Amino acid sequence: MNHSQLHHTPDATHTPCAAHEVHEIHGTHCSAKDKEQKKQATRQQALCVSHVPIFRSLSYESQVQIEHLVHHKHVQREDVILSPHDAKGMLIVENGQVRVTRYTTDGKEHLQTVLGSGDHVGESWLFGHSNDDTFIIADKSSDVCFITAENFHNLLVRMPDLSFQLLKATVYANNQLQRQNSYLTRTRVKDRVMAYLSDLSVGKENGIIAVPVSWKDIATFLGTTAETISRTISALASERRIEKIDNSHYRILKSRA
Amino acid sequence: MNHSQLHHTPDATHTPCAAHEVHEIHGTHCSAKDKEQKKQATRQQALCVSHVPIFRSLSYESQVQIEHLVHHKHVQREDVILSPHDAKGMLIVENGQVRVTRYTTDGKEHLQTVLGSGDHVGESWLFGHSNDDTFIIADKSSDVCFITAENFHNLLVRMPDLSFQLLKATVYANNQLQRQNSYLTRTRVKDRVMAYLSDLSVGKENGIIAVPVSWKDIATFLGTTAETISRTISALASERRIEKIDNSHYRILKSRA
DNA sequence: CGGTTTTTTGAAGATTGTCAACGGGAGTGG
DNA sequence: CCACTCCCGTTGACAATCTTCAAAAAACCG
Repeated sequence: MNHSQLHHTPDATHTPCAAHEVHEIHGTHCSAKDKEQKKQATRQQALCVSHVPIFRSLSYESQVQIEHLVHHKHVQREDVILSPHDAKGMLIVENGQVRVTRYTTDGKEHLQTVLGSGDHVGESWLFGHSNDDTFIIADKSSDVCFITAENFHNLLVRMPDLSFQLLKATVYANNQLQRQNSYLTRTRVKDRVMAYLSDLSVGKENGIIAVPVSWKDIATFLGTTAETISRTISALASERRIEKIDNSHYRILKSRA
Repeated sequence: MNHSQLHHTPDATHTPCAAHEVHEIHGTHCSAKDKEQKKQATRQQALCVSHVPIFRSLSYESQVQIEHLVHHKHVQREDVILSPHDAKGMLIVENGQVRVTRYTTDGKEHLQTVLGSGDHVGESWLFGHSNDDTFIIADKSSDVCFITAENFHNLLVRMPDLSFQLLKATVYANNQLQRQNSYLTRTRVKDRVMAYLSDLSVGKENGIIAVPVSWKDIATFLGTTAETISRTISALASERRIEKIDNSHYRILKSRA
């Protein structure tokens, strides 16, 4: 089953949009401003693949070659982009935002990750793994492109540097998953939430974080419920471990728990 | 923070030891018999790297080249092979078994994964990620080898096929993590355990599984405690969802929960 | 066999999920 | 601008689940 979530390569040397945000639910994605710049660039070059970190370092010829294999698609909010057992391949978010979810047998939606511009998902489908339970759904109006497993696999074999770039991205995704695991293996929800918030705050000098998605989504991400998240946040606030700024911003007061 | 767990490439075309076991805590590793064969092979060729799936498809010359960069080490049970902030690089298990663990701030050991022959860990360290909390400890008397990040990185750049092989392995590892996440995000421990056991049983025609490690380790893997695992297993047995064969073998009666 | 570790079991208390109700904010349409 | 709806977050109460601590039983290892 399943697939992989991908994000910006964390240590790419010259990605225009900063990518050192630490593992959020989000694949770290670019600021609105960056997106604007990219959008304009697209219009000029007409190369969607140039947005994508793993392709950016390839030669222009290679990029043109890849562009020919790509299927573009514009999707609206809540459109189902991919269902289990659909055609296999890799999905790339040109711009916008999509959610990768899994439905449990009791019908609940479990958020796996949210992808932003330049993020991609489906590496594992390139290697023959099947998708039994993963849906990809547009979070907002977005442009996405799709490369079939077969085509992409051929690319990988023919373009060594692409393997390296994709490896880098996959290793990064791996880190994110590892990190999520480190939250989830804590038995206390309070510990999970605190660890999650602490990680969100690394690199922000004032310790202020913007909560990226709804409580409900964070809840499924952390293996609990929205109500428990709500209560836990209150508890953390009254323990002076975090401080509420407004509805979506918090300051993290003690990183180490 | 972290590293990556690696396993056999799942769909390698000609790995001598079958590798389609689905994600256990273990990296899928070879049977004792296979290990024996490998051991002998080593003695003859003196090439440790030939054991390792990601190196096996490379030319003999490449393998010799790699072998020169490798540091070998024999370790006893409970030896600490690597601590946080040690030299970075990739660790490969030639034969034996090692455990990758993380220590929480309250001093508890959290098992991340168990690696068997041919498995490797540390891809993320090759890309500059630091290791703040991961220990690698010998589970039994083992032979391991180590390649420094710098050396390995050079290899990757010089040997395109190696990137592809490592990508394959990393994507597979990614799947394992994804899978572990899918267990952990269930709120009920019973669901986590059942999903875990079900996955262990896929591919076994009789549904009989061998529990790979102690309850305690499975407990930390699934974000709970040994006592709860014990009780949960009993409950599942009395619900006729699993059946105890002996102390380390169970038959899974209903895969779908 | 003796010593050590792991598993099982019990009981108590804490944590968490569930169900239900309420309030506020965003968006819609009049 | 207001009424309305819908969704999300909050809060309360209760039941279920889980952790913890302790102790006994079983399995493991040399």
